[in-house]
Amino acid sequence: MSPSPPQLSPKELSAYFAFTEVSSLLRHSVEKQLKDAGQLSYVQFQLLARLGDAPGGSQRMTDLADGVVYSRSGLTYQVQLLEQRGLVTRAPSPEDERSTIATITDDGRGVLATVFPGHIATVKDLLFDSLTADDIEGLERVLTQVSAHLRANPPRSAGSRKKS
Amino acid sequence: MSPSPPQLSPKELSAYFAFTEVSSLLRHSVEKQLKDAGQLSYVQFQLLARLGDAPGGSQRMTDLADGVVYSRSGLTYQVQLLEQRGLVTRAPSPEDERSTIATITDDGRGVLATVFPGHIATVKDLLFDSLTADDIEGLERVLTQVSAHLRANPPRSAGSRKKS
DNA sequence: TATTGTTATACTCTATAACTATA
DNA sequence: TATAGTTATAGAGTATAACAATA
Repeated sequence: MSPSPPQLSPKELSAYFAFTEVSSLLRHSVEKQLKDAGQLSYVQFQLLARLGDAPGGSQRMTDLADGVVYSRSGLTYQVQLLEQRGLVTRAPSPEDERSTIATITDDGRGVLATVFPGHIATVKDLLFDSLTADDIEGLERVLTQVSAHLRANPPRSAGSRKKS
Repeated sequence: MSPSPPQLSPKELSAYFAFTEVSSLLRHSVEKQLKDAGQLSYVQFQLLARLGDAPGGSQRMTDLADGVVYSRSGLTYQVQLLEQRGLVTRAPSPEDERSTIATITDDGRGVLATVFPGHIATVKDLLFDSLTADDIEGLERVLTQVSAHLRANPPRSAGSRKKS
């Protein structure tokens, strides 16, 4: 289980600390903005945004769950909340009756439109304001690569069904 | 309240998406590791790590709360859990009787030592494994700058106590 | 009066396991 | 049998407001 403890270089350590700090503060501010502007939790916003981008404003529950890295019960819960507010509808898939298709409503798009400008402004202010165009390009390149790396190496023991 | 909605360039948008994705997946994996290896929540780990680094292994509650971006009640809750497990002690400050000083115990350092290698390994695997030394250096520089920017511009309405 | 910290409380979120139904 | 989703439940975490004690 613990062969030989790897180390982080000073740069890596510093980068990691900075990353966690930026992540935490940015998340905090974004959540506050979403709640203030549209009564949305971060997850709900992500779900609406994904549905808004999807063709027809629809996606299968499972696909939604994959995108947001959620347990399916958690997704059901959040989508229920959105449905109660009339921002989303649910219906069984015509192709596969086991599947549920979630679809964003006009009201849902309305909330999204209400929330979006402030969301963008927050991100721009907090994340990009102090950076040059080159910095941003580099950040984009590196983070995209890490993201791909993470998607390629999903957490080994995280989603395991049975095991022990 | 909505003067002129700013926009994100394609690069910025892509960087932001990648950032949130990396942040979410990394956090997920780290939390799982900390829980598996030492029964620690992420916040508890942060608290122990800060105390472990602090001179004498001690810090005031308020200073701890500042570092972790927490409500003070939330901090009290987490420190209570750590104290119940004997990983931390609390005592009133000699200088200012209003203050409480939290101090990490030997057991606390033990848990920290148990958890640390796996924590480092997780971060290295997930965050740095796919990057070159130059990438890491650039990432460190940019994120450190953003972090400083965020610290300089604290969320306006977030932590305000008394207000008007 | 202002600051430090705790408590009481209420709420949100999340995951696990059991369950239904379709394939 | 395997997959998609829901439900029931239980627990962890968080914030707000009221409170006590000290400065």
